[in-house]
Amino acid sequence: MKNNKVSLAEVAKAAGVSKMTASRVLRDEGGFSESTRDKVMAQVERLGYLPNRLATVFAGDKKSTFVGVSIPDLGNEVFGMVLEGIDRKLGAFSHQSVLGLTQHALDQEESWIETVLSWQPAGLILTGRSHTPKSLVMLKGAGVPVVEIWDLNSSPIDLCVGVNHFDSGYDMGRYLTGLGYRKLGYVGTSHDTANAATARMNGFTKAVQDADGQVTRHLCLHDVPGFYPGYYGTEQLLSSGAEIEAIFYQNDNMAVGGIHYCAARNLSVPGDIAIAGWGDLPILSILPYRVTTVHVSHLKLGQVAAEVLLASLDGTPTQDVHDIGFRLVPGATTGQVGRI
Amino acid sequence: MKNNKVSLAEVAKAAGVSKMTASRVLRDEGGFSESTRDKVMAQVERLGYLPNRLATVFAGDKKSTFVGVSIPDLGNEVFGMVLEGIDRKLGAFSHQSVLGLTQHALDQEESWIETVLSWQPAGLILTGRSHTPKSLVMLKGAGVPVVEIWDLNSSPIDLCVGVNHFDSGYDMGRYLTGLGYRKLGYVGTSHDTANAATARMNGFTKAVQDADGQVTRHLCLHDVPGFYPGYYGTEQLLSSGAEIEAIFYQNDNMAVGGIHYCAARNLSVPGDIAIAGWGDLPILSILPYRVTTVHVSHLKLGQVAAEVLLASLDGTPTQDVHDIGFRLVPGATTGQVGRI
DNA sequence: AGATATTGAGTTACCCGTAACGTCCGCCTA
DNA sequence: TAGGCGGACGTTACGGGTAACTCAATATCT
Repeated sequence: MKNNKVSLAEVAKAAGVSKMTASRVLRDEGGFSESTRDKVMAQVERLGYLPNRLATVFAGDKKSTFVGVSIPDLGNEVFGMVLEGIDRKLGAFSHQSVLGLTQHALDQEESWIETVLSWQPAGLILTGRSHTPKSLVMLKGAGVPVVEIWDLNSSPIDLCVGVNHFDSGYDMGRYLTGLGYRKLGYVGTSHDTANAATARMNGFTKAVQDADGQVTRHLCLHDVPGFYPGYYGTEQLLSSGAEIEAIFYQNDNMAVGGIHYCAARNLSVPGDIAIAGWGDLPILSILPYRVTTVHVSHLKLGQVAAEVLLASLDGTPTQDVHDIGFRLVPGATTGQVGRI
Repeated sequence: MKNNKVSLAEVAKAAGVSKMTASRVLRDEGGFSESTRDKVMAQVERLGYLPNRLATVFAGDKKSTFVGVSIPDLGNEVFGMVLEGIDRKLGAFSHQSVLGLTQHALDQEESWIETVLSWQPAGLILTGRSHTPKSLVMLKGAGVPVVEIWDLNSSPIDLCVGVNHFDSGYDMGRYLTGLGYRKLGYVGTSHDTANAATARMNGFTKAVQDADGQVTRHLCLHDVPGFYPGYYGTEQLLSSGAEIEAIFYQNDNMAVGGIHYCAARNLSVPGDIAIAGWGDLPILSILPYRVTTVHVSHLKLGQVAAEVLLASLDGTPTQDVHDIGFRLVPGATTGQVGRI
């Protein structure tokens, strides 16, 4: 457990050359003979030398190949897929993700930002568009690219890759009202991703109001947007007395919960209640029919975020804001009103 | 984008003290007066000084606070929860996860290990017990604690935190045969987590054979263990001609796929086919009844892995192998044979 | 042959903190 | 008043690499 790390100096001495020459060989910088290379490489092999990249960053006053990635949580596949997209892309370009789980708390994000910046990262990828004032100061002074993901943000700190959540909600509202529904429900949580989910809800509400319909909302307090909240959220919404023809859920997990509630109560979908989700999550594949939802490629979102960051590091100019887009997927869980 | 980083020397100069004094103040090491502290802190504030931890590691010939964490994938919640457990615990002790997605490939793990070691991590957490020979050499020579997770490994490289997958499969086999089933099926994938899932299957098979029963296996080739493979894997197993009374699945996602297949074919569960899964995954909460499964706390597994690593860094002696344990959860999807 | 490139390798300084040690000065004690 | 002592701060020397420069030996050209 001793620090028996082999240093470049030791390799050089063993090979009978100077540190600098060994350094040149290892970086394949040129300016050395074949025989020197062989001598050095032989010692590298023999001693099991592993370079110390901290020293390299330090020496060159360079950036590291770390990228700080803040993610709210990994409790469902959503941000797992985003992170997978990020890390796969970064890995392909020899960069590493340094993770920060913020648990949806801005002050946790702040202290994580401070720590991660002290390691001289090459860049940062942050989920969400809200940050504490101190975070903003640090981020702006850091001198490294910052990509804000998930929410589309027309005036990002630096760069932004995301989805227009408001529009996706609006489109769903227009779709459902287009099918004839006017008495709509919305079931979500008051939990998190708050900005994005709230934007969807607002977009949805706007579209429905534009079509002279109305939306009854039910937010499950302090809960993660999973199956169970979807189940009992539906129960509570329907037993609130409001007349509801169709429900838009915060995400597909909740929508599946709603579908199961309807099945348990012998409510036909979409005959009695039409159901729409969001995200096109893997869960939907358990059902033998398509659920109306909004498709978003979480993996791609992560990949593009990493690409944009790498491009910025590379000096390649790119647009500041990247809209990943979404696609409304009509399914069997919503139908024409009056035709079952 | 220039390197306008403020150094300790600049802070010190601005405050009219030496670097060393400023350093002492910042580390609250003592040996300075109140007025000196105030002068220094005022400049820290004014200049927005952020320490450079690279230099700190470097100066003290210390370890960093990075912990390399290799994870096969984040496509489902399983490893997402494990990673969440790890990162939350590490974060609470001021350490950071440097992620490595291996995509179940040992050579990817190898090159990631090489890279991450070059950053002088405090330790490593690796999923799985198989590593390439070169990986083993590097890990043993690294001089940092290494925790292998997921599979229980009686002779780990250094430390191990996991579940006894064989035993959990064996227990399920004994449970099902105890209920009277003798014609068993197993549905899994040939994909990954291979070691662990295979161990479960082997344990299951052993228990069934010990009870004079038999197991018909069906492995879906090259597929992730999700709902859909569970669905069609069940179809293929049942249409293979083998008589099957009960099926044990690689995990709950696949088991839910199997349940949906049975529902689609009007097969009663457990009347016609009993079903058992593994993992006690969130998906199960969509069903209004309990599914027979094996409960494993993925979050806890991650937390314990991080704790063990931190304890090792701390010099606190711990046992080398930690068994997280599992708990067979009887549910409504398996019943007494002959009684529906 | 002498002048000028080219190649191969060594020297020095530096990156930014910190450990270890050194210095100065005021205060207390005998 | 000399001597001892400790608090407050400064100086120096790293640590593992790299940029920039220097220098010697060989190759090339006129």
